[in-house]
Amino acid sequence: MVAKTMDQLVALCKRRGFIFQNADIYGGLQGVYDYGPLGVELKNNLKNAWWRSMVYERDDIEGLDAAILTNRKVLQYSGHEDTFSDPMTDCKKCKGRFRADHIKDGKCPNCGSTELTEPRPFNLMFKTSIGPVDDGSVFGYLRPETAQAIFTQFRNVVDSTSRKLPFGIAQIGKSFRNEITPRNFIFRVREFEQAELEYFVMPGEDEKWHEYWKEARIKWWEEQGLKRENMNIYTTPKDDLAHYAKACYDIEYQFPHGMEELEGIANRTDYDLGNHTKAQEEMNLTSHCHPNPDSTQKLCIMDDNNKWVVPFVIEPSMGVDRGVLAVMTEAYEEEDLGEGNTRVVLKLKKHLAPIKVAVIPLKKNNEAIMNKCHEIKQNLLKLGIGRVALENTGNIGKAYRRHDEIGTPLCITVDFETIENQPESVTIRDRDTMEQHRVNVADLPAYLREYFL
RNA sequence: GCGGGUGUAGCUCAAUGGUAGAGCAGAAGCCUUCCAAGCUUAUGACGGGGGUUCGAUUCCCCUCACCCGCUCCA
Repeated sequence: MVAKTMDQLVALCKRRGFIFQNADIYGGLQGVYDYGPLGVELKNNLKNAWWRSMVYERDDIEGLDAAILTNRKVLQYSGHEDTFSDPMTDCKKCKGRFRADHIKDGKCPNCGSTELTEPRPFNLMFKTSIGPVDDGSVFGYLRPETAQAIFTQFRNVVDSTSRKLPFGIAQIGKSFRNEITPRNFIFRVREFEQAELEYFVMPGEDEKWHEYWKEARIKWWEEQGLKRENMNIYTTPKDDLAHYAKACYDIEYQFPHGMEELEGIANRTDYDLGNHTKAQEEMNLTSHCHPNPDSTQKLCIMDDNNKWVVPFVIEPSMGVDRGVLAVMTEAYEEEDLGEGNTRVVLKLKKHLAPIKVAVIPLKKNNEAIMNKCHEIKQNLLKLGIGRVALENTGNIGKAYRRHDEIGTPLCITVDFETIENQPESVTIRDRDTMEQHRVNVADLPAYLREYFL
């Protein structure tokens, strides 16, 4: 097997319609990509798998779909305005902070020390003016993480669902960061999608749950096809933690460009709920909250002893685009079939495959075969197993190769036997083994239901 | 943001200071065709802008995008 590279994946994504560069015809837009016909299916499948495991298969998690446009105050009190501004360098000696482009010769402008931190990227948030007059007086942000609305809607969710600790709120959606260096295809981009769970727990039980979610999330990624040996759990050192976190695990994956973060699982403590809470002094908050005269709510919940507590929160936060890249990386294989003949096959888990079944005519200019293909396709669609495609690009071998490349698990071929013999039968070919066997058309629904559901 | 590199059809690769060639893919059609590379036909490109020049894909400048390093953390 040939080593897989980012270039191979990028080429496949473009060739087959998974992912395109945004505004391609105008030269592109840095760090922005669009999902094509197959990409949107794959991404939806991955998101659905996440949603299903979080919201449907558990009894302790609710869903949410909040707005992208964000009230400035939310991001003031969350701490993002303070920590997401211009690229800054800190002087370790005099504790001064300066814009990185104002530092000359690597010396602190204040005390001359050379003990400076690396420049940190700030101003990561996209500002946007709200309302008809663009004079800069009224503005909001595109959210830099989906999490904040989960915190600000905390009371509304609790009140409408009668929740007790521990419980979680899950959300999938777009976030925006003005990254200084978008790089590595869809790995680091300016517009990206997150799937975030905020899991609220009793203070003191946070570390136990942090471990729990680390293990749960590793298991989930394995179910998406990632091999454990290609993952690494990175424990963020204390001084590298984000401003809101007490501890953080990263689930890293062996991407083509290196071992990098796929998902972060942070212990955000009571920092966020605390910061958005009014009358914080009454809440006995232990994290470093700022005074908040603007909030109208105490973001807390009653414990078993009828005492108000501000929950701690464990946050598994997954990059959806990174997930797409990871499962594609894992699935991509080039098989040597001998005599210079290679086969590119995307061995995606079947629940992730963009197209579940391809119905292929052995000979496309035979009307009886084509009619039967259409009929079978329409019948299979009713099963609700996902997208069923009618493939009519003539040559049967090419059709198989095409669907190998895009990860279609099963190909159903209608041949002369199908239309000439009774009972009607077709061949079913398996993507990974390339083996095929005959199945009666009447048995197809049961066969596929068994296979996919 | 800094340093280095790249940019010719969808992909891979040619050629040229004077009308940009091919293979593959894609489209239409032929063939009772089960694992790419059989036949026919049509289609398709010099990333964008400016300059030098009679004339620029080629030389110069700017810009955009991508790749590699510093960077990052979904």
